[in-house]
Amino acid sequence: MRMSKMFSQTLREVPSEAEVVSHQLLLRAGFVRQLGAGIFSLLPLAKRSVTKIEDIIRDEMNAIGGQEIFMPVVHPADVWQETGRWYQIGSEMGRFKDKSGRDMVLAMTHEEVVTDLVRKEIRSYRQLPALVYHLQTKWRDDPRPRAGLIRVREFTMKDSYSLDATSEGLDVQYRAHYQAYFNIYNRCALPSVAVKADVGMMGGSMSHEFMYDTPIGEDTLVICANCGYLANRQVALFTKPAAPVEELLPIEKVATPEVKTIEALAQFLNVPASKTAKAVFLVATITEGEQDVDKFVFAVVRGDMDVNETKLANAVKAKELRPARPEEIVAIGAVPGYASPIGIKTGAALILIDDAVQNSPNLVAGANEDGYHLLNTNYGRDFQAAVVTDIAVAGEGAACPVCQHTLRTFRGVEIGNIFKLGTRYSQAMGATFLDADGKTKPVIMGSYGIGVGRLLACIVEEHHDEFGLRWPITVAPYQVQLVALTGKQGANSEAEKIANQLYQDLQTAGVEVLYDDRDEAPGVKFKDADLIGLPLRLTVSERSLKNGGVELKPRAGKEFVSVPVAEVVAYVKTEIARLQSEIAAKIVEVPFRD
RNA sequence: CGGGGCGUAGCGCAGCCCGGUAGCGCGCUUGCUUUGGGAGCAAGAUGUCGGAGGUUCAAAUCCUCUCGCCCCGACCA
Repeated sequence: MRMSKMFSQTLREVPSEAEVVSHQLLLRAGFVRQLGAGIFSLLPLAKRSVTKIEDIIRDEMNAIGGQEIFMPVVHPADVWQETGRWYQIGSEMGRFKDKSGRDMVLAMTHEEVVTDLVRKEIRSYRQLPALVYHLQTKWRDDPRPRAGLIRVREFTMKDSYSLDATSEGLDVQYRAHYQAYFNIYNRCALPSVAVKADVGMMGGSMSHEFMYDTPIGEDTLVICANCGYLANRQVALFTKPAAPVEELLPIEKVATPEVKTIEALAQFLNVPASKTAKAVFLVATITEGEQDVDKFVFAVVRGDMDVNETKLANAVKAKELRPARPEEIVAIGAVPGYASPIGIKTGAALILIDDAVQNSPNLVAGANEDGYHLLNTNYGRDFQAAVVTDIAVAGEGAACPVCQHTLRTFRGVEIGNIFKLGTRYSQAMGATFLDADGKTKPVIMGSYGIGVGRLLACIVEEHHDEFGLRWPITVAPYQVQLVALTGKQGANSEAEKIANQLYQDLQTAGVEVLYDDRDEAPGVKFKDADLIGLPLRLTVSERSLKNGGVELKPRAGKEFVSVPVAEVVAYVKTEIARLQSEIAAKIVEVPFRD
């Protein structure tokens, strides 16, 4: 590609809407342009990188038996109604009516459509296992798009769907994806970890998320440096500190004026926060039969812990969870700031107790009376609960559930996820097969996703410096930037003639070249080359020719070598092969961690 | 949806408080000079001041409404 003809321009200044580095650099280097919140166009350079990423994904999917298909972006609402997600999913789903008034859906994901295909194509266990995948646009009307390509509303996703007759078969395909995903990230030179995750609304029995470790990430992960325990904080377990063994003391009411927080309470009574009970009020939307009902949830954790809303939502099978409004809290007989399950109107609230509260004797709790707390409250004796389970969040410093070592937290961006769906969709939509035993059974499914644009953004987050992008060779839009410095003679200069010839010769040899043939000052060309960040830079100038040929400099390094003109093609090919093999060396077998 | 910020030339911004007919830097066009890390000189082009209504002799500036974008939170199948 000749830069003089390239559609995109580099920008000297950072557009003000960009805050994270990947967004800034992709805009400045002319890779992407924004159309609306969370809606982007890819310009030629980005399109080339994305194609390379997609080809790596295809390669790895094909290697585990995937067959590429292509499913539509626009779906009749019927299939979404069949699985119930038409009703379950709120404003994130794009809906419209076609010309005859039929409800239509913009694809958020393709479980419904693939399951419709499965029920049409799969008849017998002899057709299983199978794996299909596609790369297709998704529309998710996210309430808060942010950080450039990290979190968008419209994006391309690789989603694959495994089809099996047995859960053992599903396990095989699940593990195959686990390894394939690591291969994909490694081939993109992106470090990643897999963590156990919440299965959420996708349903199913097992899920892993693949995370890229970065402070701009939106997920918090919990890790044990000692044994390697790793999980999304949404589902992370931890060992609750042991409670002292004490005799149950009689309950006692004390005045605690203006003491409305755990911190203030612990200080006022001079007890550790672990000797108190914290009340949290939420309203859960729970599906009962055909109907959705709002239930008041009264959650109690020990004062030294916080409520984990994902665990809580799972414990009550909530579809949605929101903080309760003050009037709702008062309505059940609780007093904000002085609340406890003791004396709550019977049946007004679903009371959930963290197991640490169950095991901790003589806790200080609210008296449900303005200005008073109760000493020595005890679960079982003084209050009951509908559910006692783990609803506490594993924070920085908690004990590892496996080895008791101290846990640390870090932030990550989710760059892929894999789900064991089971039969949720096949059952709902009647995707069945006839098994060897003559019985009709639902197909056992898995679904596996990677967001391509987000992957691109994470690669940039990982590979850049103060001057610009630094593409790994496997995903660089071009392999080589050829810079011609032609001096005052311009097109008649020796340098330009040689650069033109090299441009031809390199392309003939299969090297991908971006040729900066513009009439610009050397400084501009060098700055742009650094900004665009191709792995190798060739410079041809009067000076370089005087010094014996053409300068070859890797973007990642500071030094260049002088290569005789006649040897440039061979030399460049060797360098490319070396860079490629460096990345190939990153591909390793990863043990499956359940 | 709650809180905060911002919409003025392609990009970055000033002007707004205190109303008087729009400016700076970069980029862009033309010419000459220059040519190894975002060149110099000269001449030029480019704005429904996000939109609508209102107040006023007069609105980028004041008032009302509205749309959009960014950040924090809620949310994230």
